[in-house]
Amino acid sequence: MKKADDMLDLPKQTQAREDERVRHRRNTGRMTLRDVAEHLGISQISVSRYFQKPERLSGDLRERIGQAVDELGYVPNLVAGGLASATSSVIGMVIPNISGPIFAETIQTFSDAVTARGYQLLLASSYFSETLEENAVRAFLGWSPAALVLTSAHHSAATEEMIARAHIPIIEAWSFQADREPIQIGFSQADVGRLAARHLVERGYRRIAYALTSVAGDLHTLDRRDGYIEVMRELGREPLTFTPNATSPFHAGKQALEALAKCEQPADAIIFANDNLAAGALLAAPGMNISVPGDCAMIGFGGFALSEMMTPGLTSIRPPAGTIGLLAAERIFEVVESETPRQPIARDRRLNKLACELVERESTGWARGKLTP
Amino acid sequence: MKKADDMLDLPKQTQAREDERVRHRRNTGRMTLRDVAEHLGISQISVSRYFQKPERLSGDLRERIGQAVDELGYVPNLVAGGLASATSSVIGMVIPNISGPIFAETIQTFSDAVTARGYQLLLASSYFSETLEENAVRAFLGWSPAALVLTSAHHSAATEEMIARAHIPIIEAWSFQADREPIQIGFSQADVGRLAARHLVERGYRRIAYALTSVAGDLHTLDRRDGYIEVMRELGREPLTFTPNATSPFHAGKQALEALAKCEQPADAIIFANDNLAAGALLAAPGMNISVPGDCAMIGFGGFALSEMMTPGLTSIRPPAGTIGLLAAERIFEVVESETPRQPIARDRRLNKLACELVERESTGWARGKLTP
DNA sequence: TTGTACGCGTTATCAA
DNA sequence: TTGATAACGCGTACAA
Repeated sequence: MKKADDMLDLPKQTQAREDERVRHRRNTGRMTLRDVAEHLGISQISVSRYFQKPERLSGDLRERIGQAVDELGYVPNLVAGGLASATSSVIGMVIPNISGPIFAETIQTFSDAVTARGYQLLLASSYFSETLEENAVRAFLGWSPAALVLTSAHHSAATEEMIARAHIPIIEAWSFQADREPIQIGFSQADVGRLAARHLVERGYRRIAYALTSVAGDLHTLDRRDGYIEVMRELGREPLTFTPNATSPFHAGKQALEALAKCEQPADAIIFANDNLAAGALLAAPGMNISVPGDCAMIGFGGFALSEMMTPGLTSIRPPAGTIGLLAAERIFEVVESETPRQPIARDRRLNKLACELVERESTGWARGKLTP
Repeated sequence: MKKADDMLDLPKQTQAREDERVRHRRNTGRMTLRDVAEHLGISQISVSRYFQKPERLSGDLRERIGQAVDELGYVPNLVAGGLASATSSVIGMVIPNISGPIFAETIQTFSDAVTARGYQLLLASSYFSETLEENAVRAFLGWSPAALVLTSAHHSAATEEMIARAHIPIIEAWSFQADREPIQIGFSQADVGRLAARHLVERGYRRIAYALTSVAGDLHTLDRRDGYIEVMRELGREPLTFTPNATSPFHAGKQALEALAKCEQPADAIIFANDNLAAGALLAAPGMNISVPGDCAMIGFGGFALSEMMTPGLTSIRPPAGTIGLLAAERIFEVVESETPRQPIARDRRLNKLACELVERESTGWARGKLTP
């Protein structure tokens, strides 16, 4: 009853407009800027400014709006805002996987950094598949993201074209690749292979082998292997590699150990593509009568938690995973929030190329190195 | 010159409209449905249908549009589509953390499931903070998501209000809580505590203690502890708990072992809040002259990879992390794609309440159990 | 400091 | 099967 009375009190025009609005309205049921504005008897744009440029509002109005927003439980519609402004506060990230031990830390630091700045993170896994990556990139670009983070530099042609056309900062994180247009943040995979090989050479190992993973599409491990091969060639030694076919990394590591250390000319040191492989080999060694590092030294990659829990401790090369995520976010903020968005800021190679850390433990002859100088 | 000539050839009205369009147009530079439609000389709505309801297009037109889309590299603007349809293809997930060993698998399976169905995942970490969760929920709701996944059931008042008003499926994953409006998918934390306690009782341990974490806000561990206390009380035994203050979980586990096993009436079995704590204790035990499980048995939670790598192997209760993510996605699809969205489908408690698996290893007297029956 | 008018690119509705 | 038109909710441009 009261409602009807209210409506009768309205001027004729207003009522007609109301009617029309109700008739044509697509019932979303959602509260809008307009509702908040009408509640206060002000214009929508002021409410909009409350969220966007609060400093341009008088203190009084700001307070009244804040109160109304809280009271009504208004939640800004970012979809509408994104359409109106043609830029949105989402940032997309496509990464090989989330739950593996390798990328999780990068995702975490990146997610926290962008969230703290008021962005939302769109995340998808590619599993090293260019097709899955392409699908994710296409979908993410549909949201007019503020930026896009991809992993490394191997994309499909369609992906390359999409990121070339998108006028937003594109970051290729994890592997540092020279001569790419997108901003690179990461480390050199080949350097990891070189570092591991040189470490074993220094420790006095003679026949140094490299064990790959069975994961198809992970080109990073191939790059690391190439670094190892390069060092071997420089020293006039014969590179020796093995590719397991077991899908379980622990089992694959055991396979590699069998193949490389139980042959005619057994390796006395093995570089594993990652810590899980190395751990599998380390655990299988006693059962194969192989002492570590006495008969065979081992070095992994990744700096997984388990590497320090093993007995003997597993020497591992630790990538700057957390730093990569942080730096990626930093670079995005620099570009997005710069006055001249066409001039990317810190593309300087030296600033974005990071180093890995070799964490030495017993598995590469921490003790033995001292005994046989 | 040519351009000017062309314009002169245009009918007066059309030219005026063009001028106006150029004048008022905000240069987004982005290719639109309209561009594709004009390229083909058809209406935009047909191009829209190509993406939304291709079966309603004649085969000929469908093919022509497909070709034009590929050729022009058109990427649909999901922001505009979201505004027009008031529903979007994003799904939000707020989870305590990404990089920890606990939730990663749930995120991964959930992400893969929703991505496979054409949704995009918005992800944020709460670190068990109700404020961070609230911020993420507010931002995510701004995108009119198709659904929202939260972790467990402890939210701020504002969050509760927002999810009550949002007319979308809300899922509380991980902990199964009775009598909540949002769809619950997960397991009972208290059951985990009970399971661990009963297992140790069955194995013949007398003084069973519980070691908590130092992570503030993780209420799940308290629920597990309560299950343990309940079992102790039922058996007329005295519960014994300890809360470490070390921030490193490995160190905290060592602390707990010192406090619980080096006192007047030492515990002969400890339930740890998670596997990392247990691993820290397990590693520290030899240095403290404590044999495991001879002097003190240990059981963890999480089923982390390291639990099977330790010597002795660590008994652990493994949560159904992957299943939770999959099931959450399934339930969302059921609701979203059902004809009658107001009637959620599989809220049946029995379908969504999952069990944890106790993986027994040497640390709870795998051998000793047989020796002392 | 505050307000008015309109377009952002798509989909819902109605019409042919 | 295809098209014309208006609406989604907000931000930009400009005016007061």
